[in-house]
Amino acid sequence: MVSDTRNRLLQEAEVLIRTRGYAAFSYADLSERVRVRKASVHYYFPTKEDLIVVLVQEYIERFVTKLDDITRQHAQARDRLLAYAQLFLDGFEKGLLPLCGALSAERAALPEIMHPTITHFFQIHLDWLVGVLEAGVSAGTLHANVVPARTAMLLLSTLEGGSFVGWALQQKAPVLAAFEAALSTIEAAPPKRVRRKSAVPAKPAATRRRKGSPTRARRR
Amino acid sequence: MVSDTRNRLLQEAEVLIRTRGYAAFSYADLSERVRVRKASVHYYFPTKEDLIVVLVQEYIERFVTKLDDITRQHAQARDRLLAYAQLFLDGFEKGLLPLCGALSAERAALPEIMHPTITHFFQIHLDWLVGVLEAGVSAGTLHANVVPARTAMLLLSTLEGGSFVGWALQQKAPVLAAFEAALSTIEAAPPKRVRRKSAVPAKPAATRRRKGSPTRARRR
DNA sequence: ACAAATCTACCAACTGGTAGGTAGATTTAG
DNA sequence: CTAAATCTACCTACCAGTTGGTAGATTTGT
Repeated sequence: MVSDTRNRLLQEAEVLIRTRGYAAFSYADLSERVRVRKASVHYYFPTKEDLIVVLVQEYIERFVTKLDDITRQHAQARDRLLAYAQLFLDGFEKGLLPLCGALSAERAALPEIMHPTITHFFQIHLDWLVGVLEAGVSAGTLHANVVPARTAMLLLSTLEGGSFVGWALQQKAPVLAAFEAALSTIEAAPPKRVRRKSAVPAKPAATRRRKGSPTRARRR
Repeated sequence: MVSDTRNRLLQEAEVLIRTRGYAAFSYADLSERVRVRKASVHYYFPTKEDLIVVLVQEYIERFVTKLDDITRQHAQARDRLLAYAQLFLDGFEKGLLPLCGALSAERAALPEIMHPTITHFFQIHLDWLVGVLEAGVSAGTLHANVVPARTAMLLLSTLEGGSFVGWALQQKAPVLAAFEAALSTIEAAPPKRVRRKSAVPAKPAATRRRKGSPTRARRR
């Protein structure tokens, strides 16, 4: 078994990038956190550019694997999308911004070779979402009038944006709130919706026809 | 007639922050762009912290004015929201990320006194949106079942997120695409074609409604 | 023994920041 | 009115600390 220094460096660097940003962390920070000397960081990643290139490269590989897992483990579009959203929430609850968003924010301060990588990263998100949405429409679990390309953009944007808004407000509500609102607009009428515990409705709020009207999706 | 150096410094600093980020620009960069010596930058803004505090402070003031203008110039919720979205698009077309989003991304690398300011900045967005949405619901131009707080979050998130996605992909489509998709789900059905999509939120269903009776009655 | 991993000890360039000077406009005092 | 004093808006020349990065010695594991 060899040293795990390289992995710990990548791990800590990822945390730093996803909290402070690429420009705002130094090899000195990194060496301090991993408790090796600065020169040892250069041993694994000769330049800072090397570091971020490898970091993002490996991150994307892991991310693609996660997307594959989701596709394999969930059959319904809704479940896949919720699992996808959970990826963002997982990061958020660890106090981390989405890597792709963090990189996008700093785009102009990043080494230029990163630019196509960032584009590619977002495209992976969008392509996967489009695939899920198309499958959902075909299967009839999503509204027939959902336009996959546009909806993929909406879902990705709400999660990215929600992460930044939640990060600024220091509360996690925005991350999923926006996404769920978006999701609810694209679902075909469900046979029955899982209800969450509502806030003790003293009066029967039943006078309001709940969830009824959207059921009549037209023309399926 | 006095020197406009101070304003030019603020202006260039804003561009730098909204493209590269706070950590990634230096007084040397700024002095070069404005073509004064570094010491002159310190003359107006003794420390970098002073600079960003003043910059964001003044930005927020201008931003609030813009929101007021929109409220005054547009009566319909839809028009107000489109004008609001246009603010993001205007920045985007100048190659600038939303300031609030850029600051959020770097939150941990910013002087701590900025943290409440950033929160406040986002709250201004949300409060204004909630006001517009409530008015729209009361006036009947928005779906009666729109939950202003949640929808405000959705709209803000899509614009922030759309800006970052568009920035990464270097195309403006995402900025408005996501927002328009969100907007279309909250508009009241036009008199003729009833094409109601579900906008029913999953969570809070209970505490709605009697807020509507006073406001909603006043339909003029 | 030897290669991988880590170290000490540097470096030039850059960072935010300071000290002190100066030309010219503006205010004040005789 | 005018001369002294003050102020504004810059400047040159520094500074200590940090940045990413390098050379080369030493330790470690097999």
